[in-house]
Amino acid sequence: MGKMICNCDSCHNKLCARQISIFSSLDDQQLMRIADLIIHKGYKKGELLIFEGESVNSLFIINKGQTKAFRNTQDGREQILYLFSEGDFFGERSLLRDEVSNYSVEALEETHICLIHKHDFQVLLKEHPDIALKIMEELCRRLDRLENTVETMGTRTVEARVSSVLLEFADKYGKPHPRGIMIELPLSREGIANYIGLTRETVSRKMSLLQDEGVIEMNGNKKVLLLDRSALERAADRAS
Amino acid sequence: MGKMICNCDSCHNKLCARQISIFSSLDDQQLMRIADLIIHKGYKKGELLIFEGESVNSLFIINKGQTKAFRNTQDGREQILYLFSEGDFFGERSLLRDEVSNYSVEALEETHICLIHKHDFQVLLKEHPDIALKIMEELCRRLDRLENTVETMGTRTVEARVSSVLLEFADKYGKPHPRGIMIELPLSREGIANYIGLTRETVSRKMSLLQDEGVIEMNGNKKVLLLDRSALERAADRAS
DNA sequence: CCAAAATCATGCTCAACGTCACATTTTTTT
DNA sequence: AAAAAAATGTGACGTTGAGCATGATTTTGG
Repeated sequence: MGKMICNCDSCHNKLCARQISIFSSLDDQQLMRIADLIIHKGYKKGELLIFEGESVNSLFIINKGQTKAFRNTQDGREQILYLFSEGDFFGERSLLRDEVSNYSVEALEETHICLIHKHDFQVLLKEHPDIALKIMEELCRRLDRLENTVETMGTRTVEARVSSVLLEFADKYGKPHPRGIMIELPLSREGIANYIGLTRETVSRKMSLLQDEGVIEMNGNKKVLLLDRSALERAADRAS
Repeated sequence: MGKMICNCDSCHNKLCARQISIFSSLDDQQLMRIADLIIHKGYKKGELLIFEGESVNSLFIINKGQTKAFRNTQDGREQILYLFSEGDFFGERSLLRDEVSNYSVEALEETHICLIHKHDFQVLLKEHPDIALKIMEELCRRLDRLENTVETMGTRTVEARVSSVLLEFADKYGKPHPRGIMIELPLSREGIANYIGLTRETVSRKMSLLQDEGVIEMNGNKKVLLLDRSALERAADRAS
């Protein structure tokens, strides 16, 4: 894509860098300087932003849109590791250490990215040590989530895993609704399956089951209405 | 145990803090100052150093010994998340953010610990920004490992998971041996099972299988001689 | 708004892992 | 060194999730 046009009132004028938590300790003048370093780029749904095994030379910050980070196994299956949305960053690992990416990153929808070049980023890191602390916080959050994922995949029933992921989505993407919480799913059934290490069919079956139990209500393929959150929480705690 | 006596030539004199990678950017004088902040403590096999759900007020650095970090599920199962050995640290998360621990940490053998109090650690972090970078590096290594674990648990056959863990142990604990690599296992079969989300019996069976195939040779319960590393690598790559 | 393509639901079958039981071996304790 | 405790190996069996096939539904693109 390369030559996407971001209608960037939201960037230079409103200082998009401010929305990003890792820069939250900086004042407006400092943010302005950072804004000058930023390159904007757009990606269409399905485009790859980062290729597994290749080196990365910028920090990617999502201005708008969503991406998934995943790995491919030989037999064509994929394991999704992270879902990134507005305000999230990625690519940091290759900048801190000099290594190729562990995973590919793909746009799940039209996505606008702010890029900071490796060199600029490292200068920033030296000038503003607080940024390192913020990044550390975010890394810790990711560790938390992965630890949860490992526990879930290691000790919980399949129904519990599906329930967990629905709860995660409810918290992250859910919006209030007269009869519960309306969730706009960021992934297809197959995507969900690849996120929690199951097959498409199993996810379908377990979601149908939850619907039969009156816990959720499916609305087309991309929307789920969560009717009974506490029932879902109980289901998510069930050990195998 | 509390009143353990560390015969600490290895500490003040030889500057045990130097062995620890997060302090590697400091000079001897700075290390001396840190050494003064350190409190030594010993734990017997089976003792808990950190309790899941409780707050932690020190950084733990292993001087000698090994620990496992794990979570308990309601039904008494446990999921092991990390194995820590000499030079590794833990408890950092509760110091960076103000949260209770996500996991318990238990000594797998007699273990000697260097403790740095929360307050002292935060002062150090301010004085020496390089420490933050080192910690960040270590957090990234943990993310790498957890990402691998998630991929393995999500997409690989059970035999591949067992093979993976044996390879991990070979790299970390293996010693050269005339006929291959001798591995001193840090965990029992049940421990291994809890590390990769399987049952004791399944681990037993798969290891017996690997032995029948001539890939490994079991020597008592705690020793495994790896005879054919490349066969094990091939097995570890097998998708489900 | 319609047609084509993609996604999803669901029934059936099979292999595999978990569970339970028990014998055996290894390790620890006294 | 003997006894007790813990860990391990292994068989039988049931459950369940994966694989495959097919029809239905939803989404997409013109």
